[in-house]
Amino acid sequence: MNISEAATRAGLPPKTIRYYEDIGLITPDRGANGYRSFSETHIHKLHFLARARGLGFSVEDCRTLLALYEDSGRASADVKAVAQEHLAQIEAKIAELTAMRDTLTDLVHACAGDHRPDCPILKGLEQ
Amino acid sequence: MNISEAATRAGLPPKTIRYYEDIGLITPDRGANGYRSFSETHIHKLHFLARARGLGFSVEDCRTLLALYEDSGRASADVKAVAQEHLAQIEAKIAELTAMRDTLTDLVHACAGDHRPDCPILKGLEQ
DNA sequence: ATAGGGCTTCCAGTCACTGGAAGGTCAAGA
DNA sequence: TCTTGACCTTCCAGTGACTGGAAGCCCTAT
Repeated sequence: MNISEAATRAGLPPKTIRYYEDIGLITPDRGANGYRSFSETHIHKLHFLARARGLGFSVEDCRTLLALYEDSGRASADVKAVAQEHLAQIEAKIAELTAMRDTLTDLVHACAGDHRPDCPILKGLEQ
Repeated sequence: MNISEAATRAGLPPKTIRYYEDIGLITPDRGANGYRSFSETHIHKLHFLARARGLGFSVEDCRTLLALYEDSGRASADVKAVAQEHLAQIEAKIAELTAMRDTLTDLVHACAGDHRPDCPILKGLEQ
């Protein structure tokens, strides 16, 4: 299967698949014409990558997870450790964004939003 | 005042201040020796930028906000529009991260995290 | 005179793609 | 057979907002 079909099946843009090959995440076969050729196994891996990236794992985390995925002798503790670390980062990010949202919401509510120059948002940014 | 003191006062790294000058966000004076020289007005602007960046505004938003900040004839509606647009993006990001967190939390809770290879996290990524 | 710290510029790297150019390949229709 | 258009290839550059580091000038204190 050529790259565009693989892309459709995996839910990733062709460019991204080429990029993943570049950085060694996946190694499709090659036809006589130089075209990449994807097997069902490749599709599974790409789909796995798409899901992991969709959950916010870094590409390096994906590399680790993919290696664990392929290692039938893995310990689930290793997978869990990666996921928990990532979860902690997501929660930190949510907390950061929530604080921003709360501050911004207050400022936006305080601002008349009319033609006059007086603006609590700018005052809030000035502090 | 030299850049390192300005950096301390504004709460930004010197490198970041140089970068802001590079992209035209701020234009400090220059001493005879070529050193940047910051006035209180510059410090105010830098502080404003630090706050705005801290609330997650993009550098381009900061450029707009700074222009409004300096324009005594501004309409507060213009400021509010920028803030509301940004707020909407933050809320979208929070929603996205929350969905990731919920999925990841479920997977992590389902995983024994022991020496055995069986792993619901990997299964969840495989789908 | 020298040592150190601070300042300057410029270049490269980060992360994960994404756009675009230049050119080779393939299948279908005239 | 030729052409057209869609597909494929590689390579280079750009994104955002810095950040690290190198090479070299400047200032102050000893």
